[in-house]
Amino acid sequence: MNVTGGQVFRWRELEDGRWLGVDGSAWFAVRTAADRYHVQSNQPEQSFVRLFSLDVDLRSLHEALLGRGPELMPYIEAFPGLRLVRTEDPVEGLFSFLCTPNNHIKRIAGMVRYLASVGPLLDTVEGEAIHRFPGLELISAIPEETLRTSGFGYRAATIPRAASAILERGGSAFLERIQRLPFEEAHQSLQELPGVGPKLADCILLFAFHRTEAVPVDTHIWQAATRHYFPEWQGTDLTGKKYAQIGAFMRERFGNHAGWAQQFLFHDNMLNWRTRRTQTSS
DNA sequence: TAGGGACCTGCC
DNA sequence: GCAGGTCCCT
Repeated sequence: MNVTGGQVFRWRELEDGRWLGVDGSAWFAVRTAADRYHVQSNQPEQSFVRLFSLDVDLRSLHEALLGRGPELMPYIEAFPGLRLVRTEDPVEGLFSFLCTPNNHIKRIAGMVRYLASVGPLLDTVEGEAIHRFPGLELISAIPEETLRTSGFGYRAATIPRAASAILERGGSAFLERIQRLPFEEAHQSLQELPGVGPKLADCILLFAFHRTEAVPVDTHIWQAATRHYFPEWQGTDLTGKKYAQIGAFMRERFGNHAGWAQQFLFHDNMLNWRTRRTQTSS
Protein backbone atom coordinates (compact mmCIF):
# COMPACT_ATOMS: atom_id res chain seq x y z
CA MET A 1 0.00 0.00 0.00
CA ASN A 2 1.35 3.40 -0.99
CA VAL A 3 -0.20 6.53 0.40
CA THR A 4 0.56 10.14 -0.28
CA GLY A 5 -1.10 13.28 0.88
CA GLY A 6 -1.36 15.62 3.78
CA GLN A 7 -2.19 13.04 6.35
CA VAL A 8 1.10 11.23 5.93
CA PHE A 9 2.64 14.13 7.77
CA ARG A 10 1.34 12.58 10.95
CA TRP A 11 2.46 9.03 10.32
CA ARG A 12 5.78 7.75 11.51
CA GLU A 13 7.51 4.45 11.92
CA LEU A 14 7.88 3.06 15.43
CA GLU A 15 10.98 1.24 16.55
CA ASP A 16 9.19 -2.10 16.32
CA GLY A 17 8.48 -1.50 12.63
CA ARG A 18 4.85 -0.54 13.05
CA TRP A 19 3.43 2.71 11.70
CA LEU A 20 1.64 5.05 14.08
CA GLY A 21 -0.74 7.64 12.71
CA VAL A 22 -3.48 10.01 13.81
CA ASP A 23 -6.57 11.19 11.99
CA GLY A 24 -9.13 13.33 13.75
CA SER A 25 -9.78 11.65 17.09
CA ALA A 26 -8.59 8.29 15.81
CA TRP A 27 -5.13 6.78 16.10
CA PHE A 28 -3.84 3.66 14.38
CA ALA A 29 -0.81 1.46 14.97
CA VAL A 30 -0.36 -0.64 11.85
CA ARG A 31 1.79 -3.64 11.14
CA THR A 32 1.92 -4.78 7.54
CA ALA A 33 2.36 -8.49 6.92
CA ALA A 34 2.23 -10.06 3.46
CA ASP A 35 -1.12 -8.99 2.04
CA ARG A 36 -2.74 -8.11 5.36
CA TYR A 37 -2.67 -5.31 7.91
CA HIS A 38 -2.78 -5.73 11.64
CA VAL A 39 -4.31 -2.62 13.09
CA GLN A 40 -4.49 -1.52 16.68
CA SER A 41 -6.74 1.49 17.15
CA ASN A 42 -9.08 3.38 19.44
CA GLN A 43 -11.68 3.18 16.68
CA PRO A 44 -13.59 0.39 14.92
CA GLU A 45 -12.22 -1.13 11.75
CA GLN A 46 -14.42 1.00 9.47
CA SER A 47 -12.41 4.07 10.42
CA PHE A 48 -9.25 2.52 9.04
CA VAL A 49 -11.04 1.30 5.93
CA ARG A 50 -12.43 4.76 5.33
CA LEU A 51 -9.18 6.61 5.94
CA PHE A 52 -7.29 4.62 3.33
CA SER A 53 -10.19 4.24 0.89
CA LEU A 54 -9.87 0.47 1.32
CA ASP A 55 -13.47 0.22 0.16
CA VAL A 56 -12.42 1.57 -3.24
CA ASP A 57 -11.95 -1.23 -5.77
CA LEU A 58 -8.56 -0.36 -7.22
CA ARG A 59 -8.93 -2.72 -10.16
CA SER A 60 -11.97 -0.95 -11.55
CA LEU A 61 -10.51 2.44 -10.67
CA HIS A 62 -7.40 1.62 -12.66
CA GLU A 63 -9.52 0.46 -15.58
CA ALA A 64 -11.49 3.68 -15.52
CA LEU A 65 -8.30 5.74 -15.49
CA LEU A 66 -6.66 3.74 -18.26
CA GLY A 67 -9.80 3.95 -20.40
CA ARG A 68 -9.43 7.72 -20.39
CA GLY A 69 -5.64 7.93 -20.23
CA PRO A 70 -3.63 4.94 -21.45
CA GLU A 71 -0.49 7.03 -20.84
CA LEU A 72 -0.97 6.27 -17.14
CA MET A 73 -0.22 2.59 -17.67
CA PRO A 74 3.43 2.60 -16.55
CA TYR A 75 2.60 4.65 -13.46
CA ILE A 76 -0.30 2.48 -12.40
CA GLU A 77 1.81 -0.64 -12.93
CA ALA A 78 4.58 0.89 -10.85
CA PHE A 79 2.26 1.82 -7.97
CA PRO A 80 -0.66 -0.61 -8.05
CA GLY A 81 -1.45 -0.04 -4.39
CA LEU A 82 -1.44 3.75 -4.45
CA ARG A 83 -4.41 5.22 -2.61
CA LEU A 84 -5.83 8.58 -1.67
CA VAL A 85 -6.45 9.15 1.99
CA ARG A 86 -9.87 10.25 3.16
CA THR A 87 -9.35 12.25 6.30
CA GLU A 88 -11.79 12.92 9.08
CA ASP A 89 -10.75 16.45 10.01
CA PRO A 90 -10.42 19.08 7.25
CA VAL A 91 -8.79 21.49 9.71
CA GLU A 92 -5.76 19.26 10.02
CA GLY A 93 -5.28 18.94 6.27
CA LEU A 94 -5.84 22.62 5.68
CA PHE A 95 -3.27 23.76 8.21
CA SER A 96 -0.82 21.05 7.26
CA PHE A 97 -0.76 22.43 3.74
CA LEU A 98 -0.28 25.96 5.01
CA CYS A 99 3.10 24.65 6.17
CA THR A 100 4.14 23.35 2.74
CA PRO A 101 4.81 26.35 0.44
CA ASN A 102 8.45 26.77 -0.51
CA ASN A 103 9.33 24.05 1.96
CA HIS A 104 10.53 20.47 2.15
CA ILE A 105 8.87 17.39 3.59
CA LYS A 106 11.09 16.91 6.59
CA ARG A 107 10.61 20.40 7.90
CA ILE A 108 6.90 20.32 7.07
CA ALA A 109 6.46 17.19 9.15
CA GLY A 110 8.13 18.87 12.10
CA MET A 111 5.87 21.88 11.81
CA VAL A 112 2.74 19.77 11.58
CA ARG A 113 3.89 17.78 14.59
CA TYR A 114 4.33 21.02 16.50
CA LEU A 115 0.84 22.25 15.58
CA ALA A 116 -0.62 18.90 16.61
CA SER A 117 1.06 19.16 20.00
CA VAL A 118 -1.07 22.23 20.72
CA GLY A 119 -4.20 20.06 20.47
CA PRO A 120 -5.78 18.05 23.29
CA LEU A 121 -4.12 14.82 24.41
CA LEU A 122 -6.01 11.82 23.05
CA ASP A 123 -4.03 8.91 24.33
CA THR A 124 -0.58 7.53 25.00
CA VAL A 125 0.66 4.71 22.77
CA GLU A 126 4.03 3.02 23.26
CA GLY A 127 5.04 5.99 25.38
CA GLU A 128 4.06 8.37 22.59
CA ALA A 129 1.67 11.19 23.38
CA ILE A 130 -1.11 11.22 20.78
CA HIS A 131 -2.71 14.61 20.23
CA ARG A 132 -5.84 15.47 18.37
CA PHE A 133 -5.07 18.27 15.92
CA PRO A 134 -6.11 21.61 17.48
CA GLY A 135 -9.36 23.26 16.44
CA LEU A 136 -9.71 26.67 14.82
CA GLU A 137 -9.99 28.61 18.10
CA LEU A 138 -6.85 27.04 19.47
CA ILE A 139 -4.88 27.69 16.28
CA SER A 140 -6.04 31.28 16.00
CA ALA A 141 -4.84 31.88 19.56
CA ILE A 142 -1.26 30.79 18.93
CA PRO A 143 0.90 33.92 19.03
CA GLU A 144 2.90 34.52 15.86
CA GLU A 145 6.00 34.92 17.97
CA THR A 146 5.58 31.43 19.41
CA LEU A 147 5.52 29.94 15.93
CA ARG A 148 8.47 32.10 14.86
CA THR A 149 10.62 30.76 17.66
CA SER A 150 9.41 27.26 16.84
CA GLY A 151 10.89 27.49 13.36
CA PHE A 152 7.84 28.30 11.27
CA GLY A 153 9.52 31.19 9.49
CA TYR A 154 7.17 33.50 7.64
CA ARG A 155 4.34 30.96 7.88
CA ALA A 156 4.13 31.90 11.55
CA ALA A 157 2.04 34.89 10.51
CA THR A 158 -0.35 33.20 8.09
CA ILE A 159 -1.31 30.18 10.17
CA PRO A 160 -3.11 31.92 13.07
CA ARG A 161 -4.50 34.52 10.66
CA ALA A 162 -5.95 31.82 8.42
CA ALA A 163 -7.67 30.26 11.44
CA SER A 164 -9.15 33.65 12.35
CA ALA A 165 -10.27 34.19 8.75
CA ILE A 166 -12.14 30.87 8.79
CA LEU A 167 -13.74 31.72 12.12
CA GLU A 168 -14.86 35.10 10.74
CA ARG A 169 -16.53 33.21 7.92
CA GLY A 170 -18.42 30.91 10.25
CA GLY A 171 -15.80 28.40 11.35
CA SER A 172 -17.05 24.87 10.84
CA ALA A 173 -19.96 26.24 8.78
CA PHE A 174 -17.42 27.69 6.34
CA LEU A 175 -15.72 24.30 6.06
CA GLU A 176 -19.04 22.52 5.50
CA ARG A 177 -19.90 25.06 2.80
CA ILE A 178 -16.59 24.39 1.05
CA GLN A 179 -17.43 20.70 1.08
CA ARG A 180 -20.75 21.27 -0.70
CA LEU A 181 -19.77 24.03 -3.13
CA PRO A 182 -19.18 23.31 -6.83
CA PHE A 183 -15.52 22.73 -7.46
CA GLU A 184 -14.53 26.07 -8.96
CA GLU A 185 -16.37 28.03 -6.29
CA ALA A 186 -14.81 25.99 -3.49
CA HIS A 187 -11.40 26.58 -5.11
CA GLN A 188 -12.05 30.33 -5.18
CA SER A 189 -13.40 30.50 -1.62
CA LEU A 190 -10.36 28.80 -0.14
CA GLN A 191 -8.13 31.40 -1.78
CA GLU A 192 -9.78 34.08 0.36
CA LEU A 193 -7.70 32.67 3.21
CA PRO A 194 -4.27 34.21 3.80
CA GLY A 195 -1.48 31.99 2.56
CA VAL A 196 -3.76 29.98 0.27
CA GLY A 197 -3.17 30.29 -3.47
CA PRO A 198 -4.27 28.04 -6.36
CA LYS A 199 -1.90 25.20 -5.50
CA LEU A 200 -2.79 24.99 -1.81
CA ALA A 201 -6.49 25.34 -2.61
CA ASP A 202 -6.21 22.24 -4.77
CA CYS A 203 -4.20 20.35 -2.16
CA ILE A 204 -6.73 21.24 0.51
CA LEU A 205 -9.65 20.19 -1.67
CA LEU A 206 -8.07 16.88 -2.65
CA PHE A 207 -6.61 15.82 0.67
CA ALA A 208 -8.62 17.61 3.35
CA PHE A 209 -12.01 17.48 1.63
CA HIS A 210 -11.46 14.43 -0.56
CA ARG A 211 -12.63 16.30 -3.65
CA THR A 212 -11.14 13.81 -6.06
CA GLU A 213 -11.54 16.13 -9.06
CA ALA A 214 -8.89 18.48 -7.62
CA VAL A 215 -5.51 18.53 -9.36
CA PRO A 216 -2.73 20.22 -7.40
CA VAL A 217 -0.10 21.31 -9.93
CA ASP A 218 3.30 21.44 -8.31
CA THR A 219 6.69 21.12 -9.94
CA HIS A 220 6.19 17.37 -10.38
CA ILE A 221 2.82 17.59 -12.08
CA TRP A 222 4.14 20.45 -14.20
CA GLN A 223 6.89 18.17 -15.47
CA ALA A 224 4.50 15.29 -16.10
CA ALA A 225 1.96 17.57 -17.81
CA THR A 226 4.51 19.07 -20.18
CA ARG A 227 5.82 15.58 -20.91
CA HIS A 228 2.45 14.04 -21.74
CA TYR A 229 -0.12 16.71 -22.46
CA PHE A 230 1.46 20.08 -23.24
CA PRO A 231 4.82 19.38 -24.93
CA GLU A 232 4.74 22.87 -26.43
CA TRP A 233 5.21 24.25 -22.91
CA GLN A 234 8.49 22.45 -22.28
CA GLY A 235 11.16 24.89 -21.24
CA THR A 236 8.66 27.58 -20.25
CA ASP A 237 7.57 28.65 -16.78
CA LEU A 238 4.35 27.65 -15.05
CA THR A 239 2.04 30.68 -14.98
CA GLY A 240 -1.35 31.10 -13.35
CA LYS A 241 -3.08 30.64 -16.66
CA LYS A 242 -1.22 27.43 -17.50
CA TYR A 243 -1.92 26.20 -13.97
CA ALA A 244 -5.66 26.55 -14.54
CA GLN A 245 -5.44 24.95 -17.98
CA ILE A 246 -3.72 21.84 -16.64
CA GLY A 247 -6.38 21.31 -13.99
CA ALA A 248 -9.19 21.85 -16.49
CA PHE A 249 -7.56 19.45 -18.94
CA MET A 250 -7.18 16.75 -16.29
CA ARG A 251 -10.79 17.13 -15.17
CA GLU A 252 -12.01 16.93 -18.74
CA ARG A 253 -9.92 13.81 -19.32
CA PHE A 254 -10.48 11.98 -16.03
CA GLY A 255 -13.60 13.58 -14.55
CA ASN A 256 -13.91 13.02 -10.82
CA HIS A 257 -10.91 10.72 -10.96
CA ALA A 258 -8.57 13.54 -11.98
CA GLY A 259 -7.14 13.68 -8.47
CA TRP A 260 -6.32 9.98 -8.59
CA ALA A 261 -4.59 10.46 -11.94
CA GLN A 262 -2.68 13.34 -10.38
CA GLN A 263 -1.46 11.02 -7.64
CA PHE A 264 0.02 8.48 -10.05
CA LEU A 265 1.79 11.19 -12.03
CA PHE A 266 2.98 12.92 -8.89
CA HIS A 267 4.23 9.81 -7.16
CA ASP A 268 6.19 8.65 -10.17
CA ASN A 269 7.79 12.01 -10.84
CA MET A 270 8.56 12.54 -7.17
CA LEU A 271 10.57 9.32 -7.09
CA ASN A 272 12.14 9.58 -10.54
CA TRP A 273 12.58 13.23 -11.43
CA ARG A 274 16.25 13.37 -10.49
CA THR A 275 17.24 10.51 -12.76
CA ARG A 276 14.85 11.69 -15.45
CA ARG A 277 16.33 15.18 -15.42
CA THR A 278 19.85 13.76 -15.56
CA GLN A 279 18.89 11.74 -18.62
CA THR A 280 17.26 14.63 -20.45
CA SER A 281 19.90 17.21 -19.62
CA SER A 282 22.90 15.15 -20.59
C1' DT B 1 -1.85 38.43 -17.67
C1' DA B 2 3.23 37.96 -17.33
C1' DG B 3 7.58 38.87 -15.00
C1' DG B 4 10.46 39.63 -10.85
C1' DG B 5 11.64 39.49 -6.07
C1' DA B 6 11.09 38.72 -1.14
C1' DC B 7 10.06 35.48 2.28
C1' DC B 8 12.05 31.58 6.99
C1' DT B 9 14.71 27.59 7.46
C1' DG B 10 17.49 23.57 6.68
C1' DC B 11 19.43 20.19 3.63
C1' DC B 12 21.92 18.87 -0.87
C1' DG C 1 20.91 27.05 -4.60
C1' DC C 2 16.49 25.08 -3.81
C1' DA C 3 12.41 22.87 -1.57
C1' DG C 4 5.24 19.81 -3.04
C1' DG C 5 4.08 28.77 -3.41
C1' DT C 6 2.05 33.04 -2.08
C1' DC C 7 1.90 37.84 -2.13
C1' DC C 8 2.92 42.23 -3.80
C1' DC C 9 4.54 45.17 -7.18
C1' DT C 10 5.44 46.92 -11.99
